[in-house]
Amino acid sequence: MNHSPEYLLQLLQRFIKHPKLISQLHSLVITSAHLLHNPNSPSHLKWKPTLFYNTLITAHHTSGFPHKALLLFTHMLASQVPPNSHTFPPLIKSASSSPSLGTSLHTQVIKRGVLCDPFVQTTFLVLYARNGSLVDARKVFDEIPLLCIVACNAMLHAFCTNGDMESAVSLFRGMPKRDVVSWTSIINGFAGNGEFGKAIQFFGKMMTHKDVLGCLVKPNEATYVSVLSSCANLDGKTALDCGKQVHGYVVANEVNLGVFVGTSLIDFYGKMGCLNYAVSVFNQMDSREVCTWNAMISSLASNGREKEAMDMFEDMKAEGRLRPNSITFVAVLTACARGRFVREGLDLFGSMSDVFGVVPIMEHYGCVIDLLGRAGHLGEATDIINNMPFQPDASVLGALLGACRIHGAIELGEEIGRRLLELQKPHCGQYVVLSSINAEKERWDHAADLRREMMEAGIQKIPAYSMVHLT
DNA sequence: TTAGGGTTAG
Repeated sequence: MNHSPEYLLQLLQRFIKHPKLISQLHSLVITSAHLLHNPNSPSHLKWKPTLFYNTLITAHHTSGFPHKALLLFTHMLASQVPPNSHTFPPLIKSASSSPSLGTSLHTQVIKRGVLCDPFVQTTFLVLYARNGSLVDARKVFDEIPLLCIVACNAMLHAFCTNGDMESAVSLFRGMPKRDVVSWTSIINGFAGNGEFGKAIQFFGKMMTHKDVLGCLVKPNEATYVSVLSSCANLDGKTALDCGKQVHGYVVANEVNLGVFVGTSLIDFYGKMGCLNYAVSVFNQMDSREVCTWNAMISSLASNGREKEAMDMFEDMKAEGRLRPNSITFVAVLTACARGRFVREGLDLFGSMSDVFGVVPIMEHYGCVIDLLGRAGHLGEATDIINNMPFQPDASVLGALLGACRIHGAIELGEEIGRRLLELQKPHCGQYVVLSSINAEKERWDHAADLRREMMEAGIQKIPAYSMVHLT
C-alpha cells in the first residue's frame, strides 16, 4: 500500500467530508509520522507537514469533531510543526464554545505572526460576535488593514445578531461594494430583530434598485428564505402577497426547491392558512429533512387538520431515514391537544425519551398540560405539573389556567393564577383570566378585588380591538 | 488548504 505523504494528503483532501474515513486516515497518518518529519526531506517538501496538519485539522472540524481538531493542534506543536495562517481559522471555529480557548489561540496567533492575516482576523471577528462581544468584534474589524467584502459582511452580521441594526445599516450604506450576502444579512438582521416589515421593504429595494456598482443584485436561496420567514411572521394581505411573489420568483427563475426554500414556503403558507399550497410544496420537494416534516406537521396541526398532522408523523416514521426531534414532538403534541387525541398524546409523550431519545423540555410539558386541560383532565394535569423534573414556567401554568377558565375550576384557577403572578412580571393577562373565572361564577367580590389589585399594580387591561385592512 | 448570509416550535 502506498503511504507516501503526497498520497495521504490526496486522500485527506478527497474525503474531507467523510467522518468515518477521516478517523481511518488519521490512523494512517499516525503510522506514517516518520514520513512527515524526515529531516532529509528536500527543501520544496519542508512545508508539507504543516499542510498535512492543516488538512487534518480542517477535516476534523468540518466533520463535526472540534475537540479532535484542537487535539491535533497540540500534536502539531509537540511535533514542532510550525502552524501558519491556514492553521488557525478551523481551530478558532472549533474553539467557538470556549472563550478561554479562543484567548489561547489569540496568543498563538500573535506568537506565530499571523495576526494580520485577513482570514484569521475575520474568523476572530465572527467568534467574538457569536459570543456576544460586539466591542471585541468591532475592534478586530477596525484593525483589518485592507477591508474586503467578506470582512464587511462578517461585521454586518455581527451587528445584526447583536441587535445593533443602526450600525449595521450605517456600515452597509458606507460599503464601497456589496453583494447578495450583504443584502441578505440586512434582511435577515431586521427579521431577527422582529422588524419583519423593514426586512420585506429591504428585499423590495434589493429587487428594484441598482446597487453601488450599477447592477441589480440577484437574490439566492438564503435571501428567499429570509424574506419568506419575515412574511410568515406578519399578518395581512401585504405579507401574503409578498410571500406569493417570492414563490413566483422561485418558480420563474427555476430555483431549486431545496430543503431551506421548500421548508420556508411550507411554513409561510401554513402560517397564512393556505394549507393546500403548503401541501403542494411539500409534495413537490425531492429532498426533505426533519425541519421540512416539522413545518408540514405544524401547519396541519394549527389549521384544524390534526388527524392529517398525526398521519404525517406516521409517514415520517415509516420513511425511516429521519429521526423525529424535539420540535417534531411539539408539533405532534400540539396536533393531539387541538384534535383532543388525549390517549395518543399521552402515549407519545411517554415514549419520547425511551423510544425516540428526545428528553421532554418545557414546551412539551406545555403541550401535554394543554392536551389534558382542554379535555378537562385538570387533576391529571396538576399531577404532571407537580411531578415535573423542573419548575414549570409561565407557559405551562398559563395552559392550566386557561383550562381552569374553560372548565370553571375556580379554586384551582386561583391557586395557579397566584403562582403565575409570583412567577411573572405584572401582566394583565393572568389578572383578566382570574377575574373572568370569578365573574363567570358570579363571584363578583373576588372579581372586583382582582381588578383592583391589578390597577394598584399599575396594570391596565389592553382593550381588545379589531382592524380592517383597506387596500 | 484558510474568512461572510438561510428553514421548523414557543
